Amino acid sequence: MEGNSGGGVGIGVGGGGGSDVELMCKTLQVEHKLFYFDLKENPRGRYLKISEKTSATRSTIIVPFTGISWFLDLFNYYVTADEQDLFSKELQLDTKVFYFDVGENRRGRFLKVSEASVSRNRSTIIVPAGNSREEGWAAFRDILAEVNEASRLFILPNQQNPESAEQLVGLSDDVGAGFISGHNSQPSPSSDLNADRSVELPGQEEIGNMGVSKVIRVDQKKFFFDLGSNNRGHFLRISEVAGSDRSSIILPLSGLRQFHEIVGHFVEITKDRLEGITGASIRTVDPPQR
DNA sequence: CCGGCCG
Repeated sequence: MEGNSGGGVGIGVGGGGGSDVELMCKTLQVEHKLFYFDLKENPRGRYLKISEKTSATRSTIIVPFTGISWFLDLFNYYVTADEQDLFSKELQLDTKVFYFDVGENRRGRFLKVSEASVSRNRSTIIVPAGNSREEGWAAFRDILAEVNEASRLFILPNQQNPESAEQLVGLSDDVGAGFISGHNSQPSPSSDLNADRSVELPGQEEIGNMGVSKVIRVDQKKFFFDLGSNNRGHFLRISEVAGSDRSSIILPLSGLRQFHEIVGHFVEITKDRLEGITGASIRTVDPPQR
């Protein structure tokens, strides 16, 4: 597979797929498998193509743009959950269903991710948990996090079309939303957890400044998220502003992943209190008897 | 190097 002539962060050159633009590509090796992550864009929108390649087989799943953050959350769940809590999950996106199932054989533990869609055969990738401490799943999650982060930075002023603008809004909403609990469909009447949540998109100045500032409003408070750096390194500053009071925490980027995991944990354990969002849902599948 | 996936 050396044929990447010209070292292309390419503009979808030629390939029979049509005019899809490749925004980002990553590879990950887990044991003897090679996974390709390709963030692509065509006039219909963006998607993430994940391919599993072994010496003998190759299979691919296509994740719609709005599903990337859900994939990240789900992989984070499988990485961080206790072993006895590794339930199967189903991720329902607009037209597709992704099934996540944990299996184990003499080679070790693995996560099977199947994509089922009308009009196409089911395709599956299998991600080994890894030799020690689920490093395979964690590495997979880390790539998803990179793709997820990068995907929003790729939205530049000169690329804004109606579709991508909608997607960015949806992405921002996803940041504040939680899993939908499959068995609890009753909406909570007082949704104070996300009342009045709003996300302001970065303006031109912030985009020029790497497009990495965000503001959310929750009840009477505003929270500012800004990337910064000093001679000690890079950090994320989260400022809380209520009235005239402001306080900040400075989080070194080396701790951002842990921060994300912990927030995800609390999202998970409070999910029954979060309003549902439309278009995507995750539900836990009852495990087989054992 | 494995090896899962049951179409």
